Amino acid sequence: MIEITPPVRVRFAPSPTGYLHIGGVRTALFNWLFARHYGGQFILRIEDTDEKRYVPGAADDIMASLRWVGIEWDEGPDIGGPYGPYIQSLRFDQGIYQVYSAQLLESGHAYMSFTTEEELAQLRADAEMRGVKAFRFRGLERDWPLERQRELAATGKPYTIRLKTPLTGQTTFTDLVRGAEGITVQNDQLQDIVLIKTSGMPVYHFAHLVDDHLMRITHVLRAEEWVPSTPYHLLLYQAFGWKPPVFAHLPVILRQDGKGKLSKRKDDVATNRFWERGYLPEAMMNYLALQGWSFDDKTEIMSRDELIERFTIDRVQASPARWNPEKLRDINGIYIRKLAPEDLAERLLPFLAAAGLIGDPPSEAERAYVVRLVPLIHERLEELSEAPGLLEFFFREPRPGPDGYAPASLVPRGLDAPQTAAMLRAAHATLHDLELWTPEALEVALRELCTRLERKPGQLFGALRVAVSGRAVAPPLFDMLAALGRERVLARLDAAIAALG
RNA sequence: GCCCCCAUAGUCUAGCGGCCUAGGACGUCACCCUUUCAAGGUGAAGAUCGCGGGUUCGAAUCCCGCUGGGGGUACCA
Repeated sequence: MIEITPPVRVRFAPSPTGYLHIGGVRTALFNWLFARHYGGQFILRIEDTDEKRYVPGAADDIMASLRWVGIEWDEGPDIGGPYGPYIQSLRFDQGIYQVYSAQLLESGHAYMSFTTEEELAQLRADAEMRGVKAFRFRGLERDWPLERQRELAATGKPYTIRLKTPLTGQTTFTDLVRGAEGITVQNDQLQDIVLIKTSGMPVYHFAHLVDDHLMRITHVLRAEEWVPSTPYHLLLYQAFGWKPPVFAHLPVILRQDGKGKLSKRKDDVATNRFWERGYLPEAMMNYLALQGWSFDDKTEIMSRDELIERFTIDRVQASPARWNPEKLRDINGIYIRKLAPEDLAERLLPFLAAAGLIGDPPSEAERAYVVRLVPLIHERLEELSEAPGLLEFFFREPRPGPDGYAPASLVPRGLDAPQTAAMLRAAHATLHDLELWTPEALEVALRELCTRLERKPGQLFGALRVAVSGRAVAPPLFDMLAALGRERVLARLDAAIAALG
């Protein structure tokens, strides 16, 4: 067991190649929880060294996604900090990486490689033809004196800078998640990876490491896909003579069908899609915390503060988690039910406005009406986006007929159309004369009517529900009638009676 | 192919040598509540702890092998 000793500094370092997906948020969340738990700092750094895949605006989207779930950083591109800048392209402009690659060249831990991508591809193909099991590239320049490398470079021939990896021996690193023995890799399995591209831009392996060191990062919590490249990173730390951070590789999140890890392309996992669909950030944080981590054998619903208090690395799972939208939905429903009605109403307004049921911005009257309606659907909601569908008939008239509900759906089991019409006429009369228009008064009156007409409650209530809402499944009848108001109820009854012929 | 990691019900997960006749949750199915749908309550089905060997008085828990799954194998991160 490796002890965690404060101070602790961790970071989340996404590359702006598109929106942030759920897996990325999970990694950020674990870093953030770790930092908060140990009273350390959480740093956000943008790794935009890939000019080809750079997507303008992606960094802003990533930051918006993180803020949405409730993750804030102590140092970052937008707020600065003592170790800035926090965007790699800006650091490149300052010449930071160039200084350190020169240092490695000088010390002989790296070399200029003049093999082009095309030549390398050819070498690989040839090796495969010859039946070489595993092609491991090492440039011949690795044995050249630095002077000779420089001379060739001076002629203008493009080159990359590669790490000179040892041919023998082994490299071991410990991992907080994967046991104390650590992970060992034979050095002959490595190859001389590119550190600096021909463009002069550093590659991830190099840039992140220089930055982590300069930014005093103590713990690196990152996804499992980085395990295979960690030996290179360790070798790099050794080459610089720097103390490596403590590593913890988090389990990947697998796709719902278990076939491969979550991907932006194939799965609907863009973080910003979840706010559009009506997920609560607090529910999202709770669910994500459970992807690869657990507190005990029964506690699942935990607030932000509880998560911070309870999050420890030793309880992070080594085996992959699987994306489970059903579970997320369930947790979202739990959080929705915990909301105060006014709070829920407030969160519902944008969805109702987007559906065109209320104005944008909503008027005071609309706002008040939504507050009035919220209790009717509160515990029936698992996504906020379901609200417009559930509340639509409070804003629009349900019409019997081809464009609306089927008149036949008015007719309850055991009755025919004329009988139903008669029953609804009786209900109309009762409601018309009712003095107090409250759920309680409505219930008393309508139950009396059932007895008088010798109809089962289910028959009357069912027909009324359809007449008034246009659907067989709706919120509780008496609350619905009360919220709709007498005028609209009577008008809808008239329409239903007419439709029954 | 090669390297690395992982392995408890359909899914997530508890378990770190005896508290396990394997606990919790999602999902599924019943029943109760009930005017529908939910929510809530009760209960059920579902795991020979992937398989095979060891170690031990005793293994889901430790070791080895196999199998399966996943990750990596770029001048992407």
